[in-house]
Amino acid sequence: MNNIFENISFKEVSKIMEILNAHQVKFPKNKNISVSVKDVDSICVVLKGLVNIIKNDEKGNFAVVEEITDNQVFGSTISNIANPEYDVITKEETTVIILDISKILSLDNKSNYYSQFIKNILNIYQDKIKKNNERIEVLTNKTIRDKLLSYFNILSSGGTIKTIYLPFTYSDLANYLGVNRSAMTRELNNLKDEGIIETNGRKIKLHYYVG
Amino acid sequence: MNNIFENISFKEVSKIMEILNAHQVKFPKNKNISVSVKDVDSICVVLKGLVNIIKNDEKGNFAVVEEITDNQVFGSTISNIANPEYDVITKEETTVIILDISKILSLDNKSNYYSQFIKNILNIYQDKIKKNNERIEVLTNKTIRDKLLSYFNILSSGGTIKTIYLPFTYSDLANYLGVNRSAMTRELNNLKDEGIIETNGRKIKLHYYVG
DNA sequence: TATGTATTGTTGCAGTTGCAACAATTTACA
DNA sequence: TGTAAATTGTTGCAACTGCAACAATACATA
Repeated sequence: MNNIFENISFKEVSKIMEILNAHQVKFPKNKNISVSVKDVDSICVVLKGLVNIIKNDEKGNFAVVEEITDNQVFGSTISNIANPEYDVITKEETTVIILDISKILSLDNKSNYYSQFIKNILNIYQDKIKKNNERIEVLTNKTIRDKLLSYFNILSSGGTIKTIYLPFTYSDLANYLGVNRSAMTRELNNLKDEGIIETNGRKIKLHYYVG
Repeated sequence: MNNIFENISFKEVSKIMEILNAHQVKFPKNKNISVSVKDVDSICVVLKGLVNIIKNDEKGNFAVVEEITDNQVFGSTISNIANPEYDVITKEETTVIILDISKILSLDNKSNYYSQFIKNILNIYQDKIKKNNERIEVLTNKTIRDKLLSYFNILSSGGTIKTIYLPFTYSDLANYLGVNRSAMTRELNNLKDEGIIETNGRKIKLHYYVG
């Protein structure tokens, strides 16, 4: 769902691509694609794959600021990636569409595909805003414990589901939460010892009532 | 800038309002407007004023998850506000436009105003994404000191400007950073003692080179 | 399947932070 | 203008967390 070309015919896709000065590029895994995507007016939509936006500091540490996967969006228009301390790295083989969103007014608004394309873009943007809001909510918690539980709540979509599956590694989870990995492991162990959760690899059972 | 009706005539605005089932409402200060804005498909654009989205927990604590001001957007489509543990509170007298974004496909895409309206909505969304990304970047820092410096960097828009003005109170800053207020004050004092910053009310001089 | 690579587990310690409680100051508005 | 409310300042203490360092597994791929 929320594919950028959802319900648009192949022929119309070509037309849109041309007008928005768009190109589709496939990058290999673990490639720094910063230079390819930092055009001022462009946005990039990941068709398939996984991209991380990394911020490096002067001490050599780094933080994963964004993780972008299928049908999600990134780009200079909405991120800081034009700044040299940021890197954009593929974590899998990744296909990206790069397009000049400022040209959207050049599309023929009398055509049939136009409304649908707009709708698709709006959906992608809304999805991005929602995911960002979720992450902000998680990050706003003051302790690692509360960050974890808040994140688990969101994963269990609010209350009924009692078993969740982490969508990424525990290392990545620590990055997502903005905490030290080993401190997070320690806190997960506390939660287990207190019988609040039960883990089996990336499967986590929640033994508490949420919401 | 980025006004939702930028470059659209009064007459056309009326038409858009009608088709998107939109209404403009003015709320007084400090009013809980949750019930007015939690319609499933609606988005709300703040024309003028200030709205906070608050998350309450079972212990009676709360966190400011979002702050929405002029020409910014919120709503069930992109936030968690339909959930009962959230409150939407005006912090000033606030005028909001509530519209059903899912009806956007019903607009006459052959009209003149259509492209412009789309452009305006996209700009508002992009701005929201950008601001969210900035906050996430700040929140990802592990220490209060790094959160503060990261935030100051963003406020100084990257390096040349050396004096910044906080756009809100220090209490609100602590909320924005997701840290304890008195711990933040302590860290600000450390930064002052070390000559890294100098403060005068909400005016802050940065005595270090950024970027 | 073997082997290098990535992830996870664990721990001590020092430094950081949340919390509570209260005083001082500023701001809002009746 | 006077008074209540909000914001800011300050501190001790307990708890939490980052960090470093290393061991143990799990995973990927030649």
